[in-house]
Amino acid sequence: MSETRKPFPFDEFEPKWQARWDSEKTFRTPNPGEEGFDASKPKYYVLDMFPYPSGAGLHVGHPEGYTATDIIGRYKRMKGFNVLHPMGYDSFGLPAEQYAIKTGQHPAITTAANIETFRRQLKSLGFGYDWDREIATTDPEYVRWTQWIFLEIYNSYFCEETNTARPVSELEAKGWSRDEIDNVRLAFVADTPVWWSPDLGTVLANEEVEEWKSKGHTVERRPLRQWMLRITKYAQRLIDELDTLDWPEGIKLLQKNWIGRSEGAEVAFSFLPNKMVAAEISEWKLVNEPPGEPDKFGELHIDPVKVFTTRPDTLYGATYMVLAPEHPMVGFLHPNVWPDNTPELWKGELEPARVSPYSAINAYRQACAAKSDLERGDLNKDKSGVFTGAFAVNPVNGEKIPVWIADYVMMGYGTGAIMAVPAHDERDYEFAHKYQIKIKPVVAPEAGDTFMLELLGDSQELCRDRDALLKRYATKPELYHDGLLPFHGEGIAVNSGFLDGLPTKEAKSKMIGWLVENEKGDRKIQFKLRDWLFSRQRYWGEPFPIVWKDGKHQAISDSELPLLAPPLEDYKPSGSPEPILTKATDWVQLPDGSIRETNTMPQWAGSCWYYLRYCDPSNSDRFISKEAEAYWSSNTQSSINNTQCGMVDLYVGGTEHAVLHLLYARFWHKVLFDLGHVRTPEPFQKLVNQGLIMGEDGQKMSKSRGNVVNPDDVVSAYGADSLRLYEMFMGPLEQVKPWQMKGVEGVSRFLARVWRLAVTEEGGVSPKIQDAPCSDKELLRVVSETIKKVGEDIEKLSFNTAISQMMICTNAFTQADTVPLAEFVHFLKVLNPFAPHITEEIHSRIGGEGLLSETEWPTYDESALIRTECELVVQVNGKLRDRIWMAMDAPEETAKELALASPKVQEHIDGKTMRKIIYVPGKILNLVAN
RNA sequence: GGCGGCUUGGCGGAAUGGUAGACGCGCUCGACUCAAAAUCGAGUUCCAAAAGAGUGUGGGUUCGAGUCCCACAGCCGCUACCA
Repeated sequence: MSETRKPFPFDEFEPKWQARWDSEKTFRTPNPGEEGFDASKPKYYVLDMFPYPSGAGLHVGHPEGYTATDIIGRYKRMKGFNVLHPMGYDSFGLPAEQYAIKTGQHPAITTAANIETFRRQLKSLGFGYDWDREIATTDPEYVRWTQWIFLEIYNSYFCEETNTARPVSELEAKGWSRDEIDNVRLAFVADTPVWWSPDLGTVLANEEVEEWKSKGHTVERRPLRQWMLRITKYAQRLIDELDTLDWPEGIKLLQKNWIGRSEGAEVAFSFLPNKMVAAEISEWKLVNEPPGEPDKFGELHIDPVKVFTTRPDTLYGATYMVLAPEHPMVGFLHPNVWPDNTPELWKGELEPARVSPYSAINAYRQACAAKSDLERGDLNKDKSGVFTGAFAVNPVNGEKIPVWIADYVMMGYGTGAIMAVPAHDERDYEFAHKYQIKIKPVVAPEAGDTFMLELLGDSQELCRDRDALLKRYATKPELYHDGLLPFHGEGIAVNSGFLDGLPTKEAKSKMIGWLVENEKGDRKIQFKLRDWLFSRQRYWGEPFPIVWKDGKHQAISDSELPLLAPPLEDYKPSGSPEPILTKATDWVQLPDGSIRETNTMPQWAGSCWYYLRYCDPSNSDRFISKEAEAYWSSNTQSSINNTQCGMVDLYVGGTEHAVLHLLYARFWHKVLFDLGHVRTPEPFQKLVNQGLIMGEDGQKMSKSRGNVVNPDDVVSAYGADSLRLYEMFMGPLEQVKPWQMKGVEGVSRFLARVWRLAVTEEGGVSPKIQDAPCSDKELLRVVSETIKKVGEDIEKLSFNTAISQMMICTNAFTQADTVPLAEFVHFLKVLNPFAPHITEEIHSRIGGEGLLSETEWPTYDESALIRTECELVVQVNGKLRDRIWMAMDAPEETAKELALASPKVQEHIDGKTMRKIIYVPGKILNLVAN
């Protein structure tokens, strides 16, 4: 390939300016108390989601968000803010460790090399970061404070009275025992079913499972002892405080749905005592671990099982009960011959064949255990389950209802048991339909529903005659397919005893009242959010600052931090769930007989608080000094209310972190807030998600499709400024948009036009640039307009329209006979945040002194914007008929006269009567006639 | 299935309820050149043009709707038996 001639010598001046910004620390931001700190400046904290430094280097998605924040940061600096705009690396992670296993290189070495590449690439794009604040989550000094924060969490409990975290030392003072305290810590150990990958040698978070499976790794479910963080205690606050954040509504909703609050009731169902004969008892014992012995009469009394429901008003319609296959109570239940006290209701309705033998129950449980959640989900069209033979009692009406186990009920949500109301729940309906279980409508939709009207007959039948209803229903199975059943909406309670006639809302609260009164249940708020599985078994993560002594965990002292993982020869997973660090026997075993915790923290740990560390990155006494925390938390503006909520003014990153990272970071921040370490209740006031950049073919960029654009290639062909400008010109920041190499050429041409305005072929100053006052009013107006609009557009993050305005301005300069120097410099300043290199270069070539990056944002004269004449659009009945030049502030009478004088207008109003005239000065005159 | 987003020329995209298509790409023509590239200038929603039509579809509100309201369709993303 021949050397292509470059329209301007970006390859020479871009590295030059980058070197200068670097050596002069142009974008260094002093902290309070440091040299150069100006307390009169307001702070502005603009943050990027820091990258995981993969071996592949930057992709074009990175510079999209990074350029946006860089423009904001540079603009705010020019507007007189003390701008914090840092960058770092989320450098722990499984891929680095996998790579280490493959190559035999220590992950620290490969990670350092990757960071080196990222830093070079970031610098080649001219981002104005304060490089003195650069951090990596793997730095020992960073690890130290990650571990310190973990210990703060470990040493806290959640106080229900104050709804905040508090130190466990308070409980010690109250005389709580060691075990009692361990039960309430925000960081605790639990046996829990987790995703375990034998060949990766670690457990995986739910959301990681798919990814690693697709790479060919095996993943299985097994119960393991794990560290958990009690994020569920913060569920309500994590929902409520979203309201004060300037986040996209969609992201707020995603978080709300993830946390998944539902209101309802917990209802206790007791079981019929079953009599067992000796033979049954021994058979039952073979397959279960009985919690107790049947009494001397052979009766086993089973504790009541609680279910959660959002529809307590449908309790009368609960015709069976389902336990999750993993439900601990399943082991307590046992199929039986008919209980002696089988109510008349059930006699003859259940065939003996439908009563499952023990073996069937266990086979079913084992089959479910082998299935992953995903597989269960895939099969969700075909419900399955087995009848246990046991019966529970519907607490509200005393009816005996059969107890089934089925995998459509999940152990992980609610109590792992449900009351099934087939008439008003699709899943229950489907199941009941398949297994011929009774369906009993108890909610009538509002008037107008054909099914219900039909069932109601003379409008009273349903309530009085249940059997008639059921018979009638049995003859009409097609009603389900008509979408009439199950009816899961709100309506009027029927066939429900004391609830009859009440609308759903009132029925709910009346039923809850009844449950409370009769001690059968209680109001309950249930969340989908589960406690955060916080431990991993791999090597490349922060070790827990915990040791075990006599079977109890305890924190190591702060002075021992950072606790670093020892070097290992071999990170290869053993295939057993033992953490890799277990291999470092010397490290694990302490002289006093205690042993170190060998789990490590997940990658999220480091990213949970990095925005805090940026504020005071080299502090060795605290994770962030009080002063730095106070200053960088100040003055955040909320557009929603006047209370300041978040610390970071603007946070830009991809939607992939909409839930996990952003939820985890909010959780840690709130704990730190409760403990008095930070003063804002939230970390990120304003959040913006950049849209995905697709390949030129409109598909997601991927190696296998071969449509990946490497930013390095774009920089070498067109320069960093062109890449920056193009990524901002593609379209709205938040939108998904396809890459077009032709578009890069377009913005490159624009920059070349700017270049040629001021610089001659030989490199001298163009004679067109004249250091004289601007006599061209129209040109002055365009420049002023540009200063105004670009500033406004930057504030709105509407970069594409800002660039378009600068193109208009450039075209105006090009067309003008001379370019007044002062106006041109204004233009350069406006363009500078977008294309910092070329503007610095031109500025210095035309004799500008100092760095353009350090100048102030230009101002403009309002009067220059005022237009005296305008083109008034004349419409007849809303359709454009003519345009008339006239004075901007002409009175309606004048406008009307001029309009009526137009032949084009006359043509359309001829013979019609004028009904109305709408006049918007400077814009439009609409003549309504007929 | 649920939730969210999107739908405007050949393409990326502009439009406080007030001239639809700014700006850019592409294309056409012209200038410069021996020639090409680059550059500069003119043009470019559709229809040969006048008239007219036109922002996914169908309704509505309004003097006036891409924009607001109702219904529907298509595409994209997330989530998924959450009781």
